[in-house]
Amino acid sequence: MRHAINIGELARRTLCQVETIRYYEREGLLPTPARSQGNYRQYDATHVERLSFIRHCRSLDMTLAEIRALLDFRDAPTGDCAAVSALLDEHVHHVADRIAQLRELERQLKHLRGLCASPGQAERCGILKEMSRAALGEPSAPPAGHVHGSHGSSRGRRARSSAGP
Amino acid sequence: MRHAINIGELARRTLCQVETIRYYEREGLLPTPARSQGNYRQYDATHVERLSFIRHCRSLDMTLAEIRALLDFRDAPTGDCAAVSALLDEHVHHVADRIAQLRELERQLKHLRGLCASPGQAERCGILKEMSRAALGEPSAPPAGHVHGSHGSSRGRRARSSAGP
DNA sequence: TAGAAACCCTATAGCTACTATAGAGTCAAA
DNA sequence: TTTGACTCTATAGTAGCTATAGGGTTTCTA
Repeated sequence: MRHAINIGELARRTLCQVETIRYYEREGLLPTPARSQGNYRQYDATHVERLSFIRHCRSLDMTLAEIRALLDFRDAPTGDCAAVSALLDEHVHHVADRIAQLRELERQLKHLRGLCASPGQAERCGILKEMSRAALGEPSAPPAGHVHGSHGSSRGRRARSSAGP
Repeated sequence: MRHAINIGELARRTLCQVETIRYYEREGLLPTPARSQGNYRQYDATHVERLSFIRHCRSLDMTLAEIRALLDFRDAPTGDCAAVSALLDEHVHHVADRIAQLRELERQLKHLRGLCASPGQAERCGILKEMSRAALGEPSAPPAGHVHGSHGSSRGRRARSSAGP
């Protein structure tokens, strides 16, 4: 194999964690690579490209299942790519839905925040009062849909730690 | 205990799953309730209110850690509620961040979608081509911050199954 | 040539906020 | 009495990683 690289180098080139690469392999997104005499994984340019593609899809917030579907289309280039467009359409739809949900959330949170303009004792706190009241009033329907909430997605905070200049 | 209710009734009144109630108890958000002779959990109005508060916070996309903090303030009403406002401020900030991220995401996805106006063969698909190209070009930085992506948050789809009219 | 540092391996457990299952016990009505 | 609805505990699963333990390999330096 020409220009074989180890997993660490692949990680550096794709700005992806080593553990994540092994995880993708287990999940079948990356093919099982050749091994060196010492049992090290050996990658080449095709792996760099494929993993970059995967990470790019992830940066567009696609699930691994969606990415798997896209990779299948790439791997079978004779197929009709209408499904690719459909997949993207659906994903765009999910994102738009989530934006609408978060906007409404933002509105509610700002209203709530306005109830405690001057900090005082917690027992008189308008925020806590309103949250208790509102809780008992409406049955608190959490947002539906497949778009995440306002937490998590910590990818990118530490995921860059393996990348040096 | 007056008007003691079982876990199923508490679930119905708060539109919360039974398993979720037990989970909140394990996590320390709900106090360990009294037990009947048959070892059934016995709840009263205070539990209904507290759980409703928790669910309302969850519907505002707060994490359990944030909710725990709010509950601590409620439970210690002599404290200063400035921290409550601060918590809310931070949460609003996270939500706003996530909205901005998703908007950018939406823009990119729509651009990508536009590359395959007419469905053809996957090997000529402009979407797949562009994604490979873009992947190798920029190092695919995933969105940072603590707001979730466009998937998940399936709460609300099946969470209502215990709720009757 | 020895040893240390840097790298790699597998396997397993942890994270969030639940959800689902197994296998058993309790309670009320027919 | 027996059926059915309800409840109990304990455990495992979900997504997409991340972290750890406990080892082996390769490379650099003294």
